[in-house]
Amino acid sequence: MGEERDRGGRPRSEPARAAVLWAVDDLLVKVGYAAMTMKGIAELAGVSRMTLYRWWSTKAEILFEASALDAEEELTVPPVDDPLEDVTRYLEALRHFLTRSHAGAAYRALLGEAQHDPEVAALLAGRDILGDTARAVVSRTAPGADHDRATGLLIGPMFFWVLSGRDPARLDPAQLARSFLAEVSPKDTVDG
Amino acid sequence: MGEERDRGGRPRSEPARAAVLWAVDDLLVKVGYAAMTMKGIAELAGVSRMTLYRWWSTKAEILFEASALDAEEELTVPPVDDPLEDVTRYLEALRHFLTRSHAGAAYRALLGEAQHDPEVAALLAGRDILGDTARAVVSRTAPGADHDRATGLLIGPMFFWVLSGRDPARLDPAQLARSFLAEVSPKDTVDG
Amino acid sequence: MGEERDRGGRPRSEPARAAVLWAVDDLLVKVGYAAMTMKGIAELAGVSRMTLYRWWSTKAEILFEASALDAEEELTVPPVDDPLEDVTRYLEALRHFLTRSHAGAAYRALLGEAQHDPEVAALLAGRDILGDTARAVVSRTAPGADHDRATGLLIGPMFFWVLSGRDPARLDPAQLARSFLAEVSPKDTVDG
Amino acid sequence: MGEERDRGGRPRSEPARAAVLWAVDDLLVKVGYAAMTMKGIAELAGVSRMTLYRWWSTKAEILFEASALDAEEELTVPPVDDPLEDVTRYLEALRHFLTRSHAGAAYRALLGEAQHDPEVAALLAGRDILGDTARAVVSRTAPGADHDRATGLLIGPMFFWVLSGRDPARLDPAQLARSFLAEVSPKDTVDG
DNA sequence: GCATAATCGAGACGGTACGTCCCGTCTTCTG
DNA sequence: CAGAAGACGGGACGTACCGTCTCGATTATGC
Repeated sequence: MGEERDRGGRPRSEPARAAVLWAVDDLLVKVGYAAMTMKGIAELAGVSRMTLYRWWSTKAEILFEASALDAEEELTVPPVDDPLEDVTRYLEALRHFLTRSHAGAAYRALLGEAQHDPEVAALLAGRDILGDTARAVVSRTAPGADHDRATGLLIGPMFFWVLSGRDPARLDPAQLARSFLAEVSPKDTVDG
Repeated sequence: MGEERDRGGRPRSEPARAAVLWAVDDLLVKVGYAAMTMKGIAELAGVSRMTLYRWWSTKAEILFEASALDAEEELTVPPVDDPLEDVTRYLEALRHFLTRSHAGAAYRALLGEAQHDPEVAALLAGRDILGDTARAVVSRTAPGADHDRATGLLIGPMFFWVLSGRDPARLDPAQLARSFLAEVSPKDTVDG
Repeated sequence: MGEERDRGGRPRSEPARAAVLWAVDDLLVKVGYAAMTMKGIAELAGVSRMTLYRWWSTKAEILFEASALDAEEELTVPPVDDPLEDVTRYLEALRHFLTRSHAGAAYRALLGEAQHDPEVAALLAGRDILGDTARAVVSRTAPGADHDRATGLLIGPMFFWVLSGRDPARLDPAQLARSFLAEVSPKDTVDG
Repeated sequence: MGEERDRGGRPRSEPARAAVLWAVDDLLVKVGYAAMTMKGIAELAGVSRMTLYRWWSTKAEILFEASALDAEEELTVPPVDDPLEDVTRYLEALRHFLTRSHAGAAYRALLGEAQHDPEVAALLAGRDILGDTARAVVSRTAPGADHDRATGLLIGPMFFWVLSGRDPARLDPAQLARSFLAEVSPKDTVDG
């Protein structure tokens, strides 16, 4: 099995792990990513710095572990018969994720860091949360479309709008959903 | 006039200013944004740290001043009669900007920082380089379209693709241009 | 003839010089010698730093110029017929100078600095205020005594007591005066 | 016991402490007190600046810790039957201390600083090296005399002579010792 | 039950950037 | 040409966090 062989010794403290993940989420909201330090996380979690470094290399890793599950859950929408409804709900979930959720704030911080830190970029590349959840929607609503192109069209406008600091209220998920479906429907592909 | 009244004293050193802007660009390429420090910039520019802090607050400000002009120039494409050609050229310029140019690397770094630093976000909001250059293209190729929506559709897919760390080679500017034009052309609005 | 030949041009500003000397004295009392800076002196005097450096090298020089005259005056006691009275008055003046006067505070600061700064030591050596004023008293009250030895016996105890931070109230000038006179009187020299 | 309770954590590094004390002594001799900086001490000792600040507040504190023991030792003279010899030897030790020894240079620097820095003054007041060593001599050679007055007479002349920058060669310890003994002997107290 | 072994907390360590302050010099304009 | 204003390169300040390193204490397993 993939399990680590237990070679004796004191086992890892689960309370400590949980306290760290909670602390990192709390600090992200309260002081922001930049002001969040390994020292601060350790103190808030009531854990020694040594323990942090034993299990994680950087605050990015901790934050990723703390938010990835939540992110995946928040971006997974249950299938709906009506494609327009399906896509709209995904885009609404995406907007909420990027603008209101803790997990989304973590994702934005990490993606921001990834722009100038290759290690963080590799970390994010290892689990493509946006791509995976979008893929599910695309499979249901545009099964024949090119996945890369469809993913870009689905996520791109919303992603750009929010990440570039524009007002999310001026974006209409339903309208974006219609544009997306129009584009990925077979009849629209002029050069088919 | 808007000019600052010169109230005596030694005037600002233009060589020093130029050296700093050059150094910041050089360091971004050589060591990356994260490893770029005020100390490092000062030393490379042959300038005292005090001089840096006198004119700029953060490395983000310096980098923005050093790259904004270049960015604007790189993203400004001359008008072409054929709309498809016009849009395609803009998207090619955008791809080059985001993936290959110094100014684009600076922009990505700043936009990344803006995700968790409100001051950097405000700095970028003050001069909307992507929005402004896109607006010019939209005005020429889709004069009647809603500007916000059109901008999102034009820039979004490419922006998402690159910023999320995906392979830019798998993106076809010409195809994206066609999708954009199809969407913003009046006849395609299903709910007209 | 010792005068500087006036070679034309704007003459030195006497108001500026006075303002500097006043400022240095004021700062010594208000913030202490260590916290007194050339910058602070210039600002308080309403004078440019350039002007300070044009006429003085260090704050020690300014302080010396500002306090030497006062010091000499404070330590000069008028002759009195009774030697005991004469010496007592000098020691009282010395105690007041070292513990209560502005000029004395300046002297203590400069003498302190002289312990680890040869330039300040040279500055003080150039005008031996304590030695000169003591010499006058010694000449009147112990004309035949060895001047070096007499000066040490006259000033030493008080000087040590105050400079080493001891309580000046526990020192009796009259008693010290008696000890001094007993020592420097011919009959007491055992090894005559 | 007076011992600090060891509440866990890595213990203080004795090599680091020793290196700092050595460095501070070395720098005092080589560059002087004024040019001695916390940065310079740290670098010469091969120690981080943080470690300096963790255990000492100022260079004065370090210097005091580095020299107090030596000072006490240098100023402690073994009892001798002949009082004149006893006092003379103390004054010779004092002259050597103030003019030739490392510990004495440190003492002069600190006493100088104490003239304009209350914290250094308090530091010196906490351990009265000159007073304590003089007290021992006074107890042996003038048991009945007033200690304050005797201390001033014993140390004062030499102290003044050296601290005011006069030539120490012009001072004769044996003669000073005779003066001291004559003054503190009961028969000389006129006002008994 | 008792050694072995890995964990945990605490906290000192060398290192480095931070942003500020003052230094002494310079370069401009004004009187 | 003195003087003010103020920018300049230099460098120390004291602080903060980095990631590493001892410590003593704790808590499991395996002989």
